[in-house]
Amino acid sequence: MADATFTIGRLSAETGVHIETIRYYERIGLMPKPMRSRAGRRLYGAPARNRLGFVRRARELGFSIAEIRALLALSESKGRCADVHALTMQHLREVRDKIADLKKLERTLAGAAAGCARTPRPDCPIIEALSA
Amino acid sequence: MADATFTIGRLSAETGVHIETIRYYERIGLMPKPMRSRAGRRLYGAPARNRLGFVRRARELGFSIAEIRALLALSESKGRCADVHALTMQHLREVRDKIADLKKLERTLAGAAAGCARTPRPDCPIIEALSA
DNA sequence: GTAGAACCTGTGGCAACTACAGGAGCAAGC
DNA sequence: GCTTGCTCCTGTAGTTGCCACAGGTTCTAC
Repeated sequence: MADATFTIGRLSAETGVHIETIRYYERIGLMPKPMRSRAGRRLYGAPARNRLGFVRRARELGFSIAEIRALLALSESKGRCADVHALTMQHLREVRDKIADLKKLERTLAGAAAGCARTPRPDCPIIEALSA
Repeated sequence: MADATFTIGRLSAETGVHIETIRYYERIGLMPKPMRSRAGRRLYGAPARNRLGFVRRARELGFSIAEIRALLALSESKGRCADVHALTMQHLREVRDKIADLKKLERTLAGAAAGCARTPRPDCPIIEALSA
C-alpha cells in the first residue's frame, strides 16, 4: 500500500482506471512516461496515482481531455484561480446547454409516446411523426 | 421539384443531410443502393427522400443508427405500434437518465465554481476538489 | 471549347477509449 | 526445476457517426 513503486495493474485497481486507458493516456501525453523495470514493465509512484486520480475525477465531471490538459497545466503552474474558474464556467455552460437540448427532446419523445399509447389505431403516430 | 429522379446534391439540399453522410448511410446499409446514371452517378426518387427525412428526424431525436434500423423495419413491415412504442420508451428512459446525470454534474460544477468565486484564496478550491 | 461546378471512389481522421493478437516475464505450487 | 496461470508488453483494429480530403471524371453554362 505504501510501496514506493507499483505496476500498472495496481495503479489501475487503486484508481479505477482501466489498464488500457492508462496506457492510452500515456500515449497521448496526458500521463508522463513512467520508469520501467529491467523487464520493461511500467513502474509508478504516488505522484502518478494522484495525477491519474485527478484525471479520473475531471473525466467524471465531463471535462474533455483537452480541458483536462489545461486544468493540469493550471494546477501545476499554480495558475490563477480565475483561469480555472473560467474553464469551469465554460464547461458548466456546455452542460446546461446539453440539459436544455435533452429536455426538449424528452418532451418531444414523451409527446409522441403518449399519442401512441392513447390511440389503438393501426398507423403508429410515432412513425407518422417521423415520416412527416 | 417534382422530377422523377435527382442527384445526391439535390437530395442533400432537400433533406439537409450532408452528401458524405448520405453515402455513409448507403455504405452501412441504412439507405438502399440507388440507381445509377450511365456515368455512374447516384439517382434518387421520392421514396429515398422520404426515407432519408425519416432518418434525419430520428437522428435529431437522438435515436442511434441501430435504433433507426429497427424503426425503419417496423415502419415498413407495418409492425405493431406497441413495438415502436417500446423502442421509444426505451429511448426516453435513456434520455431521462442522461438528464439526471447531467443535472448532478451541473450541481457539482456550480458548487465548485461558487466556492471559487467566493474565496480569493491562492489555492483554487476547484483544483483542490479534483486533487482530493 | 473551356471553366468550374458537381460528382465519383477510397482512405484517413475525430473523441475517448476498448479489445484483441501474439508474445514475454514472474510468482507459486509440486 | 518445471509447469501453470496471471500479469504485463507492443501494436493494431474496432467502436459511433460522421467529416474531410485527394485525385480523378463528368456535366453544365457561357
